[in-house]
Amino acid sequence: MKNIIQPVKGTRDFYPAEKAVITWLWSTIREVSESFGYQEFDGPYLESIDLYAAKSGEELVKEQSFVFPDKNGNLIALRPELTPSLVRMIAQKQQQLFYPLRWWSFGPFWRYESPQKGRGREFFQWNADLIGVDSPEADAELTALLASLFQKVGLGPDQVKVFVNNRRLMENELAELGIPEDLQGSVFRVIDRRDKLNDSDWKDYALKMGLSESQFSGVQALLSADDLWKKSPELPRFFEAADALGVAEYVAYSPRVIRGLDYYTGTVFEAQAITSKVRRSIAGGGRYDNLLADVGGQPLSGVGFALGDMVLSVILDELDLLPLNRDASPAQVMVTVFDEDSQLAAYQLSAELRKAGIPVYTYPTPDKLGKQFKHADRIGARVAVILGPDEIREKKVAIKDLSTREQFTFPREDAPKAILGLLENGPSA
RNA sequence: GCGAGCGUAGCUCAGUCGGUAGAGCACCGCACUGUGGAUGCGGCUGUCGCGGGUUCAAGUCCCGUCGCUCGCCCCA
Repeated sequence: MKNIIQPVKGTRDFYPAEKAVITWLWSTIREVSESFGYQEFDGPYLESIDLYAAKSGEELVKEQSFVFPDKNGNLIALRPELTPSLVRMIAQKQQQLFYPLRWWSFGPFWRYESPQKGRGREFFQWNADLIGVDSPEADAELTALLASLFQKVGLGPDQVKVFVNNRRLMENELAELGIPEDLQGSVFRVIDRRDKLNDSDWKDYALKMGLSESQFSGVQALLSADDLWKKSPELPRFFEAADALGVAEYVAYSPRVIRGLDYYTGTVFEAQAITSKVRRSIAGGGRYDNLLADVGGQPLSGVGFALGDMVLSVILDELDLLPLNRDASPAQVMVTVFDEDSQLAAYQLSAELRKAGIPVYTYPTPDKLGKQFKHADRIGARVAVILGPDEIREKKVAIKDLSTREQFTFPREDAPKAILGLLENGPSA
């Protein structure tokens, strides 16, 4: 036990119960994405470090990426985010693709950070992007897509919210306060920290970043201006569209949302749990106008978001919204093995049932029936099939409903139909 | 990178003032040789994270180290 090599820090082992959760999440995401007409795509997990040097935040590349040299000495990164790969893929075929693109992806990402609740070094992300439409309505569609996942997994608008803001709006407001353009980035960081520091620490931080007293109180006022969105040419249209898309309950304006990544240029949004103890954001996204041009493509506007699996899982777990029976066998039918002589007959019957389209778990050894039934309970089977000497002699099989403990005998050829009947009627898993 | 807490049976944990290691659950067996979730009885399980030190004696105290967890930072 002590000699087992430790797993790599920040990685997770997906035992069947955990794998079932990620598979469920993936397929739910697929359903929601496809319901909006988005196509699945993926990029490579390995990328040249140069791809990220171009535009991702400094910190993300320098501090938080897994980087190693290949045999030629080129620096390769395990992808810490998807957007640069997406942009590269589009730029490579920019003339061949037809727009708008509605693409989604789900896959692993790596960041070298210290693991804690809701954060690891290897995690999954859902990415969705709408490329080639520059409108508040397109922004609203992305938040609607995000909200639809929340709806689908059982998270209501009283539990999660998508907070929305607009960078251009904020830039204008800061300019009106007399804050020079080269200070805006710093002020965005000040805003980003509002909820993390207490009042006086926050003020100290703001002044240290170069704000004057009057500019500081101006920023302070901005952050409680809950109807600031009305001054934006885009946000009123955004909220009307969100309303039309049926997700008005899920979206809310927040002047405090600003997003860390440098490449956002317009509307930005961030999904947060309202009730959870975990204050980390579930998903974040926004509009980027310059990414394609930055990598040498024609200018093309896009909007997208990323959602991490770890924070979402924590929240779903807290609210008891993860799928049940995560550890059950995918087969709901278990064929017992009565004794050594009839073992192969049990195998044969199993094969017949599978041919009829029924997933079957065959008990591996001729143990006492009691033990086999107990095992059937443990693997989550709902039906047990018994083929003993009596049944074999009469060309019958006994079929037992494990939840009601009722048992019936059927002619062998009727067994598949009888089992399917039981599975249909019984309580759903 | 910084700070705090925790490492004892497969799991969750107890272990007093330093005195030779415990409980519940799980598992196995029996009661019960063609029938499971209950009950009773019996059984199995330990590098007390690792290394050093103090001591007649260390799970317990000290030092170091590794690991995990939770925060800070940053972000999904």
